[in-house]
Amino acid sequence: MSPAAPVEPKQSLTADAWAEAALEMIAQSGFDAVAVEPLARRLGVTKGSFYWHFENRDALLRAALERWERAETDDIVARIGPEPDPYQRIVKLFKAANASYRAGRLYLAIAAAEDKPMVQSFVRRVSERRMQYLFECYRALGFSEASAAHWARFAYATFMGNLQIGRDTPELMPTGAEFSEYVKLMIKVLIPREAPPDDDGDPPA
Amino acid sequence: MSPAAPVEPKQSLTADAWAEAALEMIAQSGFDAVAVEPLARRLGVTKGSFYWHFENRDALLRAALERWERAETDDIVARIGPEPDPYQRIVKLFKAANASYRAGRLYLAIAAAEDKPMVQSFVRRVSERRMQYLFECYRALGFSEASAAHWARFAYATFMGNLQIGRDTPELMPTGAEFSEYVKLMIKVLIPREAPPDDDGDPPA
DNA sequence: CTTGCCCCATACGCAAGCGTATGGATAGAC
DNA sequence: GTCTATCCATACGCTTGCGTATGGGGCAAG
Repeated sequence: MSPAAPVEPKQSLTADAWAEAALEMIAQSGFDAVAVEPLARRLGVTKGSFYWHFENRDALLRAALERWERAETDDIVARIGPEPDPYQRIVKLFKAANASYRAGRLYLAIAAAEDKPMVQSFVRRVSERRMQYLFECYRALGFSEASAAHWARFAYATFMGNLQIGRDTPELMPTGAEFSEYVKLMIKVLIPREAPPDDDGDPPA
Repeated sequence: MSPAAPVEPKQSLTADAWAEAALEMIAQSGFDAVAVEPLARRLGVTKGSFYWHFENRDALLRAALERWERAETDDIVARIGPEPDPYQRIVKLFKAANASYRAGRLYLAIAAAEDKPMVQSFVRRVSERRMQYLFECYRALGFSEASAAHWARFAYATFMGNLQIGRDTPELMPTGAEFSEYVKLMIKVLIPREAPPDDDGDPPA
């Protein structure tokens, strides 16, 4: 009931500040929790401010989703862009995935609202882009197209599942050294350096 | 806007019918979409009926979650209960996980509402139970405690991630023979029959 | 100092949903 | 046939949030 600490309204608000606040709300309380008046209270202003910056609630959600997509796209290159070795690219991607807790919550919360048509396209683009990146990594490792697609999907599913576990049952996700072991195991299994013997993943070299 | 086809109100409604309708709504439109009056319209009755069967909206959600937990618990034993081979237990679990589309949507939708304190405990129990089951499977395969915990988490994460992918980007999830190949790959990788060489998963025998 | 623009507060009408109060209908008990 | 319990409809007040209308304060230009 107590509306936390309303931030200082110091300067004039920007549309980006509203979008960022919307993303924060999504990460905390889910997509449907994004409401104009509660957000205004959080920002220390009233609706009057909001409806000057935005046409309506949908416009805010669109802006927030665009901001999110941009941030996600920037991250995927900024964090592991200048890495030539495809193996290390996957490793870095894996560690980055478990690094930002907020980013994970954001994805899960936004993806959970995929029934809204507007959300769907954003989630699709972000997911496809990430899996495409993984696909190219496996291709660079020498995997065939079909095999790389399977392994990319596999690895991405594991990313997503770890996010889910970390959110829903954090006590089942280890910390410290044990977590490092866990990550090492997944990396070792999900990035086969030697050729699988027969029917599956193609021999890289 | 058109409220679909209101079902025939034929007989008297039961509390279970309301709970089931709530679960259906959760699977379709998310946890927050469970509202008394829309549900009543769907069932071809009015609020008067609801508030005879339930104290309030929270009671309905609680009943729905209990029904869900019970169904999930029944499934995990009913589908793969009488299977002696732990390897085949994991295989069956894997295939069952990708079998029921609705069950997957339900889990994701409920888990996405983990900010509500009531939901959290249900999701935790269901998740812990499933991972515990996997843990015991890996133990039965000869894995050490630490190793089985890692592999169980790994496998469960992959389950969850595949659910997520199937919901968010279904076009990236193959069908038919290619899907079978994909499942076969994951099973092969996630259930190592031979001992990993050195530092990780313990030799089963 | 006045003018204009940017940013926001206030006040209003409207819709949806929760919970309550109360009455009606139906069916079995007797 | 009356009575009672079960199940539901109707009507009401209340709250929350959306969107609009309108005005006001601050600030720079002139």
